[in-house]
Amino acid sequence: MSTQAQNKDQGCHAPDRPATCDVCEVRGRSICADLGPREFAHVEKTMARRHVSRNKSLMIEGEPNESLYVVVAGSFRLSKMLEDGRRQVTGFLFKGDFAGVRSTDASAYSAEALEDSLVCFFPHRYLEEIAADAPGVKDRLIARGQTEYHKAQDHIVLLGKKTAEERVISFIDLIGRQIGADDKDGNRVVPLPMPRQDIADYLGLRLETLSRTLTALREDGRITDVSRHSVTIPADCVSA
Amino acid sequence: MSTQAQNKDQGCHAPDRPATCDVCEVRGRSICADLGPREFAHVEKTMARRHVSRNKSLMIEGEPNESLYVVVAGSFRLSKMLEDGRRQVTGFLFKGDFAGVRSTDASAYSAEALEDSLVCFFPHRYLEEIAADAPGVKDRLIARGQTEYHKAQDHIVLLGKKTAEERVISFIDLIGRQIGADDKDGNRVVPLPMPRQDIADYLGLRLETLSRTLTALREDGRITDVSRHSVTIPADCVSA
DNA sequence: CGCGAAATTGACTCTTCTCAAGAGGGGTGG
DNA sequence: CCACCCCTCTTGAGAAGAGTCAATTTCGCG
Repeated sequence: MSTQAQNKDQGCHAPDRPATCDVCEVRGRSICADLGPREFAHVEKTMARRHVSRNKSLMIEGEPNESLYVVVAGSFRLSKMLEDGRRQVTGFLFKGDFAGVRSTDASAYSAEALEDSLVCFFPHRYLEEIAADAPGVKDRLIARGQTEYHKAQDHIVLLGKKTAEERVISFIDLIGRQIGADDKDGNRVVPLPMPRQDIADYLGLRLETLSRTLTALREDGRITDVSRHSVTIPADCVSA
Repeated sequence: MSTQAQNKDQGCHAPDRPATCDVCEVRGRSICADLGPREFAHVEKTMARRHVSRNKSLMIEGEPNESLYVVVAGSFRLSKMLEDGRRQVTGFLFKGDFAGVRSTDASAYSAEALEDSLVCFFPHRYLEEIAADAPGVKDRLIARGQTEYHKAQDHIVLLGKKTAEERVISFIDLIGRQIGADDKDGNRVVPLPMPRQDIADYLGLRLETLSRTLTALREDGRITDVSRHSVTIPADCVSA
């Protein structure tokens, strides 16, 4: 059995009743930010949380999806498959990111956890009720949808026009902006929660090419401390 | 002066007062489909039409955009530039398609007319009023945004994983589904309103490679009647 | 009919892919 | 606690697909 073909429910713990929104790390970055006290009470009633273990699926390409998911902790890989098994990684989700903006009969992509993760989920049938009370919610979904679309267009430019080296640099920069942290000397430490194969499949490169390019960038001094789970961009190479 | 750096207003005729919505070809495919008679009257008051001549810009990457545009007639090329002048075509718009879903300070891409074209435009400040009366409008914007996002993901798969030949076949098929017409023998005639360079820039190929690939496909009999402005997919090669 | 832009074709180069072998690292069990 | 094993990543050598530069042909338009 292929590791791709895992049941959606394996590794997905039973939904938790939270009562934890008060301390939610992504509250304010999520649709919740638009809610007044009354609407928020509604959300707390209809929302639930779910743990997703590493390598388990939150959504599967082609299968129905009824919920909007918000990543509370951890990270996910979004991917699409060609009939012959070639896989394209179309994006990564980190804290505060959404998936499943609209209810669909066939999800356009799969979402798999890169590490043990935690999501909030809002069934769309309830989301509609929430949106009726809080019109800002739909605006936020539109805005987020546009942001995702623009990210996808940047990805298209990367794949269509950039060289291997440019792709790798762009990728490190992109991830660095999302989950990187600057150390005391101004170097940017960029965690890479995904394996090399995922990065290669995101960049449209073979993993050997990715590996060679990382080595070349390290030898040029444009990145340092290249390890399995992170790289560092030296202070003098960090872009604004 | 580069042909890219055209003023947005050159070639954009003064807005017309329409009173033509009754006979609008794309009514029913557009946001208008959600409107009741009262809301529709509102739309007719706040909406206007604009002609855009071939090669003139409807939107320019990096410049503010205040309107939602709906293509009524003609077609557009969406593109993004890299700093060094490399251009990636991110999509094409045909009758009924949208651009500028959200008001932005800096448009993420440029939109240029492939032929003399006609658009409706809805300033976002009025759109907000319309949406207040017709809640379906925002749902439609969300849905359309998702559709665009999914199209972008298909484009990402094309650029990241497909060979030159697969890209060209996918492109012809894609355009064929949107604006192709089947002749009496079941052959699909696919118009190509854009020049080869635009197709190449969409597919992430050099135009010489595109040209060679088209020739090879013609010699294989997988396409016929390859001309400047159209190709034909023989009935036995038309996919469902 | 002829001009000029667009498209095709040709010869050669180079980046990236492919296939293969080797090194590194993390986790488990003895 | 150390050793071993497996999985991931890196490195190497050769092949192939697409890119580059240049010449030629075709087509649309005046």
